[in-house]
Amino acid sequence: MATTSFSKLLSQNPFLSLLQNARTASQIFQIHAQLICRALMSDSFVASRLLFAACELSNPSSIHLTAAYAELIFSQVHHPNTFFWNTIIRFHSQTSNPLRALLFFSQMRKSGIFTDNYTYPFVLKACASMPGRREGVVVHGEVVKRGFDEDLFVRNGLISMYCRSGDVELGMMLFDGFRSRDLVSWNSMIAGYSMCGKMGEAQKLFDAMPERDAFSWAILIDGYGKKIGDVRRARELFDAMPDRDLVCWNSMIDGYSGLGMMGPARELFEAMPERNVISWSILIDGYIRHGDSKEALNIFQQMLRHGMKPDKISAVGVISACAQLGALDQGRWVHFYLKKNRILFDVVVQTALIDMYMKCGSLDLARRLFDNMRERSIVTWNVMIVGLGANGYEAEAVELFDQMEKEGTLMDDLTFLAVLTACTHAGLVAKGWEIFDRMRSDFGITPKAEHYGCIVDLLGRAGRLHEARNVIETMPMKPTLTLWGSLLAACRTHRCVDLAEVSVEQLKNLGADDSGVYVLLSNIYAEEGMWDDVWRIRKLMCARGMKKEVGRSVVEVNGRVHEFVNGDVSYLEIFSVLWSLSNNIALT
DNA sequence: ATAGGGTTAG
Repeated sequence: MATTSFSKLLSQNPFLSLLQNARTASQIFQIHAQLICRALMSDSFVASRLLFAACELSNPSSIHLTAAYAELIFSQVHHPNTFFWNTIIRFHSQTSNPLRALLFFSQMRKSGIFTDNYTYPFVLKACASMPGRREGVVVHGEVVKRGFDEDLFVRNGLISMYCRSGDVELGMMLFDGFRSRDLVSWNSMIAGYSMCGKMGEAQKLFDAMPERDAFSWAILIDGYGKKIGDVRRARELFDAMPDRDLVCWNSMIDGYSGLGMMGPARELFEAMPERNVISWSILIDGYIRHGDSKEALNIFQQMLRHGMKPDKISAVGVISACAQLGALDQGRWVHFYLKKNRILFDVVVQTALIDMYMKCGSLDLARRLFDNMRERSIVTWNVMIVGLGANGYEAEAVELFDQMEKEGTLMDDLTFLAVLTACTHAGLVAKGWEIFDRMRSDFGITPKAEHYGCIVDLLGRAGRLHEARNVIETMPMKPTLTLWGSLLAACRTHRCVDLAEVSVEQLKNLGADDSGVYVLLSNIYAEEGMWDDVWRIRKLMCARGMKKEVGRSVVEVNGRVHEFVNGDVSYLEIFSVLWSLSNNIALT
């Protein structure tokens, strides 16, 4: 659309300038209503501007709302023009709904609407976020046929598409073939190399490029830090760069926290000039991933005190911290907070909540959420199966698995791990064996070492020790330490000294020096009254300087999380916990 | 073209 005709249209239709200045959803809704009243929605140009304005307003936490709204507008337009289609494709490709974007693209072509050089960059972006699918190549062919590959915007889209679908070399060929390049071309290429960990190539391009902006630095810092764990090099770049922006700080902090270096991560976090939700999420997530969920909750409280509003992604972090700590009160609070602030849940948030309720033993709350979900992912089902199994409802876990099969829901290796674990737990030997047996043939999923582990456990617990040993010895991959370990454990319950010794021998061959193995073996000897052997093992352990792991436990009372470490006991704290517990009981 | 999210036994 040429600018002259646009300004002409603008003067003809007062709604267009209103739309351009609209800053809130309600302004847009009002204009929309007026357009409908005056039967102006059939004008596809006006409708396009409406959609465009709505898309500009969309932010990550209200995307569902806008997506539904975008489709509503779409359904009201009689003859959408190219600009309208482009806008809706752009919207879906930018809001991580590539499938929908491609669907609209194919509809666009089917209805014979002309595609232009603005259509393709967004289509390519959608292709890029669905690696493994070959649509991108087809689109590439079309782009070349139409001569759009001369357009820098389209060309950069092609580079990025190939880099993201794992074909960096092809991206580089296109890049080399360019007569002209801009900063985005260079940055896309560097991002491509950095994404697959080829930091040498990325660095070479970075050194060769005529000018750099904050993107270029951020891509490199992120690549060194997170992709290859060279946090020192990342820090060198971070210190060297001229104008650090928020993204660079965040990338650097994430680099540290990815390696568990929470000290430096925290230091940078405290030192940064400004923080956004992402900075807080990175820190929270870092603490969770490295086993300090309690500190993660502290950071979350601080975040609230600083007046920073959590969004759905930081909420997921807090919810999983609560899950790990069994902090039901705080988990419920976050759930309530999200509802109150109308932060829309997506599948991930709901799944995290289900997991949290399961881990806190609130099966009914978990179940209610699950039943009301309009869309479930593989992970959602897995979380449910794991949770039911872990809470002693193994039959229900298996039932859910059967339901998945009936409905044709996609499954993955973890689904099988979850259901097999449930079978093991409940001693459902026949059912477990059947599922394991059909895994590859009926579901096309190759059993991994963990699945063999489950089966060994299943057989071992049922006392079928020789079958278990047979599974270990005939499995296609090298048996892991845990496999022999679980056989050893089974040997203890079923008092089979022969096989126990075989297992220990194998464990030693595999280089185990886990004190647990020896404790277990010495217990087996002790139970059989073989005291000489017991002492032999004890001496061996002392000689190697082994100790038992320190026990620790965590409990939440009145929203506070207390951690107790074995041997390092604060009686005052225990007392106060007991006191508040007894108060709670008295109240209810 | 750059930064943050959910599932694994005892």
